[in-house]
Amino acid sequence: MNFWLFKTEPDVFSIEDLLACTQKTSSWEGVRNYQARNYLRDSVRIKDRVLMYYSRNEPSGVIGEMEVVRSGYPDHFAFDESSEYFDPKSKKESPTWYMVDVKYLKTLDRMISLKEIKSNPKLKEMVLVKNSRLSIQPVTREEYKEIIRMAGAKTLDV
DNA sequence: GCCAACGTTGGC
DNA sequence: GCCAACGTTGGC
Repeated sequence: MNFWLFKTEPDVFSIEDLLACTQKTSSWEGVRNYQARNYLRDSVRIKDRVLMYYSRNEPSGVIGEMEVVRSGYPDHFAFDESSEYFDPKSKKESPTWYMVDVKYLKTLDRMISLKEIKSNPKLKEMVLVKNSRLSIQPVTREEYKEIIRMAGAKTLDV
């Protein structure tokens, strides 16, 4: 099992939006960065655990947990001219962009802010701290558990 | 809303 | 293949 952090702007897609989806499951479309695409296409697998992170939020931080329920497949929004994620460079026969499906697991008892993450020495190697731009990023098991612990969870199931 | 940091594009 | 110009992300 691998661990990840996915960024979203809550104005665009929030954890409440995910909860409102059928089976609390949604595609995670619109990633338009090659490094993030490579993770989605090649490395994100079913059963992987994902921290949902709110960017451009007050405060920014980790809001909840998700589980991957479908591994990488072509992001068909890139083919749809009416979509904000349309990309004429991506062709159906050789898709440029990929997405996965995620399912809601839980909302943290309290949000773990970026400020707290930055001030925790155990988290100083996180990609989030080192490269703030990447929207799909790997997290170690230890980092994942530390953030869940900071939110006050008494037991950890990972 | 500003703007630094980063990523992409395209002329040469 | 370099790199200037441009576009985007995201913290603040």
